[in-house]
Amino acid sequence: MEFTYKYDRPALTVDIVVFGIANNAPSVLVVKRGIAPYRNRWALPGGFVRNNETLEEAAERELFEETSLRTSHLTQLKAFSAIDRDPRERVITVAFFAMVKSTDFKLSAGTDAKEAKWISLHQKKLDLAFDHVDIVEFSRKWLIENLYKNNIALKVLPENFTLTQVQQLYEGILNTSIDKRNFRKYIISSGLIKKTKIKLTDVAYRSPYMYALTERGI
Amino acid sequence: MEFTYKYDRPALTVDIVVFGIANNAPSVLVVKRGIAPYRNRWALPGGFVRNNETLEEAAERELFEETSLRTSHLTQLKAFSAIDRDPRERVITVAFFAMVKSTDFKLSAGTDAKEAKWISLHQKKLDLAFDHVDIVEFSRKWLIENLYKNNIALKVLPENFTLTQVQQLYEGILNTSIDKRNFRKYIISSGLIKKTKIKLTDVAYRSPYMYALTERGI
DNA sequence: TAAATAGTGTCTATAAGACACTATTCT
DNA sequence: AGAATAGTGTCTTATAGACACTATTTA
Repeated sequence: MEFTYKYDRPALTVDIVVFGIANNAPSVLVVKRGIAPYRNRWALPGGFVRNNETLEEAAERELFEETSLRTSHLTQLKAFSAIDRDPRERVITVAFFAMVKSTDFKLSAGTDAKEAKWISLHQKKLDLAFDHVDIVEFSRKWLIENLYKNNIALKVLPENFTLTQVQQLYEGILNTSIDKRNFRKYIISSGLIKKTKIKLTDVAYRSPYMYALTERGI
Repeated sequence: MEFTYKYDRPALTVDIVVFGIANNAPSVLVVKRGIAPYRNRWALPGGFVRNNETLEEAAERELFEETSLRTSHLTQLKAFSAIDRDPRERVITVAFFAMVKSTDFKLSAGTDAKEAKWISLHQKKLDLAFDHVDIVEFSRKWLIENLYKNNIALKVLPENFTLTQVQQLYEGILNTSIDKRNFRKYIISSGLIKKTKIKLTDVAYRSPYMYALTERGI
């Protein structure tokens, strides 16, 4: 299908900041670009929006095409529209934040996904294509600001988890240490997680109880 | 300039939810459409994004073209991308929130602006073109959620104002009544406004002191 | 029994909210 | 004097944060 427009129009893409736990640290997924511009450079997964899909659908599709990851937890962050952000032509992008569970990571399983890697959320001096460094930085700040407001980070946890895991997740995102007693009071009274009867075994110390998300926490 | 694209692409617009005080109530500005679709229906000011401007620049330009209003307080809210939101073709829009001071309202001054009117923020059963009812509703919720977080509403106040005016602004947005003593304690301790030596005179009651935004409040 | 982490309670400081009267200005 | 709004303080409750020891499991 070819269309002709009277005025030149910005093209529209989506880019996805995939947030997950990798190497025990909060991380963002980047893929190696196979085509110009920025060929062989690392970039956020993303691509052009098609005419028959919403932005959210485009984000889910691009994420799956480029990383084989599925998520149902997408949040629209912001549109980035600097005029020279793409060297080819005028491209405006809408950035999304996606949470994927650690247990869904199958990046190295022989799929048709591109080469991909996780980078730490707090890594300095990122080198990414386009304005993706700005997008990641915006996401990092957004996540920190919204961590306690909507407990969005809980969605990266596996089905069952210990309170220590949750605390380490929060500490990793905020890049601080948190008092154990205060944190447990807070997270339990939030109503977003509930104690199960399962204990984590085969550890060389007192077995901790495992928790799960409540209905409200999902 | 005519361009041909290999794939059909969504067009991109901006729409602006202009927020201000009209008839003593928090209100949103709508303009009457002069062309199809939705000719002669009320709609948010907005239009297509050009290739040589950012989204923010497009929003400022469209707002001025359609209402003669200038603002420097634009906030990007969200992109709306429902597939059938425009009957002509596929159009994705980025919604902005703009604050204008009551004293800048010059809608009826014989400009080349379109016919425009203010509608109350809380008006039910709005009848607007496209999905603009959804956009206004999203903005209303956003404003209520963020009112105390960033005190964004203060920017619609004139240069000097009384505490009662501020309280009425907050009450109008939240659609509730607020205790006078508690509100004054809060707003004064916020550091965003400061007392001036000016008193409002020519009122048939005790003259109130006027306040102004501090540097931080601007 | 040593090592490692799990699990638990109190006190303090701050913020938010309920609540009512006196002061001033003008007519 | 009456009408209308300005302006002011205390008490209560809830929330956030500082802070340290005992319990359990395994090697």
